[in-house]
Amino acid sequence: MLKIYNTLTQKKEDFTPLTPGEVKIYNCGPTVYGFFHIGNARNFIVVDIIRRYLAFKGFKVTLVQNITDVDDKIIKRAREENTTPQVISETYTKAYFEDLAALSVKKPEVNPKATEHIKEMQELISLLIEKEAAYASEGDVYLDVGKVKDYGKLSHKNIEELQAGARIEVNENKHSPLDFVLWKKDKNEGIFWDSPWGPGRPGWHTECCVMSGKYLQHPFDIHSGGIDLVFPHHENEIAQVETATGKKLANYWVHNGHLNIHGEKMSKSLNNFLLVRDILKQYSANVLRFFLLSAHYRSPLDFTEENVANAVNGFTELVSTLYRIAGILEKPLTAGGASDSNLKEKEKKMEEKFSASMDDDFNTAAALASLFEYANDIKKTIKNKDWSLNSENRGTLQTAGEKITALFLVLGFEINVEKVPAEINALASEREKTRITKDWVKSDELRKLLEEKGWAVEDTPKGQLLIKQKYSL
RNA sequence: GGCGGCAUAGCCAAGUGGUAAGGCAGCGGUCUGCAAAACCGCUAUUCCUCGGUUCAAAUCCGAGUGCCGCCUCCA
Repeated sequence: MLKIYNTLTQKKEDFTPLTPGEVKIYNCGPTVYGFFHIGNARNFIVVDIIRRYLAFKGFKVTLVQNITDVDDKIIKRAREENTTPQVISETYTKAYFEDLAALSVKKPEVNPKATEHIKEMQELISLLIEKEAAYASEGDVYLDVGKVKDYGKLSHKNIEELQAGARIEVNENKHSPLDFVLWKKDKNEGIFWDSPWGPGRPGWHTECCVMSGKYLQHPFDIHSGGIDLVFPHHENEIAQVETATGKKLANYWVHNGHLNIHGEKMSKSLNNFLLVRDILKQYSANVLRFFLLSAHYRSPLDFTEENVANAVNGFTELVSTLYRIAGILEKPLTAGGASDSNLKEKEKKMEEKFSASMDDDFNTAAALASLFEYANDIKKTIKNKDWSLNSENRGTLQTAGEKITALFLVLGFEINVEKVPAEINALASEREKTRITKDWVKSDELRKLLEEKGWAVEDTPKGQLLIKQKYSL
């Protein structure tokens, strides 16, 4: 039984979808005012894992991830670059899709844009006004938080405390400092729409309400996002939708922890942002993903050179097992020898542990451990003197490789074990000859040359094995 | 000030009542012409501190300390 930690109840709960066999997920996507950084990537990858695992379990998954293409930050950026908000949002929407693809994140089923849902947003706002839960004030429209039932239930705050802790609001259009804006009056920012309350643009929060309702219907199963979105963004989504429709917004609220850099939160002022585009020049998508999955998604995770190097080594270890298997499978079959049923049992155990781990609130760190244990079982088996490559063992070994590859894919690792190129094979055979004539100098030269070309060569009782190196994973 | 979270070996990290997974790094060994490869073994009597509950606690309760997040845009 899959369990998911729900921010709303602060408990791990059994996951039961509203429609058997189907899961509907809404994840808060990017505001397209710049390239996204690895902290954003953590969220996208966490959601990618969730949807991949749910699909692996047999659910039909629909993921909606919005694109916020009208926003203060976009307008600001446009001013700075002396261009229009539209140019900025188009540029970075394109970049967003490119970066997602580069990270091997599966494309969401729907990527709705805020600017394409203005009419629906206005309808929602009108409905809230009709219900006297919202009010127009000097061209702005605000939600009256005092009219919202259970405001604060997601972030576990209460209105009195919020009011006590609220900073001084300079905005005199609001009745209460906690009220939040649904519609912003146009201030000549180059992007606006006509509305019953005058020209303006939507405030934050409203777009997600409209788009999740349009593509998934309220209520839907899982709403996700970064931990920092709990308040006020998700709280305010709940406030709008549940007040307007009387329906629950979503059943499970999933929030991932932040990615820090050297123990600090990433921020522009500290200038410690790492853009996905830049980091991918240094580390592969797989390595980056392995690093992110090495901790539970709700824990904070620290990006340091040491920690990422750790991930590089660990991931290499796993992948090299696949190369080892592929290399062995290339060898000629031997007749006879004992069959190995032990490995099949280990395989079953590994699959059980993998699923049990993932079922426990997507515990990827524990799931990876099951793969490591199994990889060790395989290597141990191959190494065993009594083990031979007879046809039965060959089949078991091949299946073992396929299992790992399949579970890799569930975690989003897209590994294609590369066939040893002809050039490399030629060098390896040449080296084999030098070894027969015991020309160790030449032999070591060839080994070095192979390493320079990205292939480690290993001498085993069964002949040379070629293993691809980490820097080219 | 309010709310929430976290504290497990040199590092990363799982584990929420039954006697400390896994990875990285390190050390010793086997194999090997050699090997940074592979394999075998070792590396936390103990889970921030102090109390309490229990036959039994890293796990539950209380107090304390430290770190972090949110309360304002933020994945």
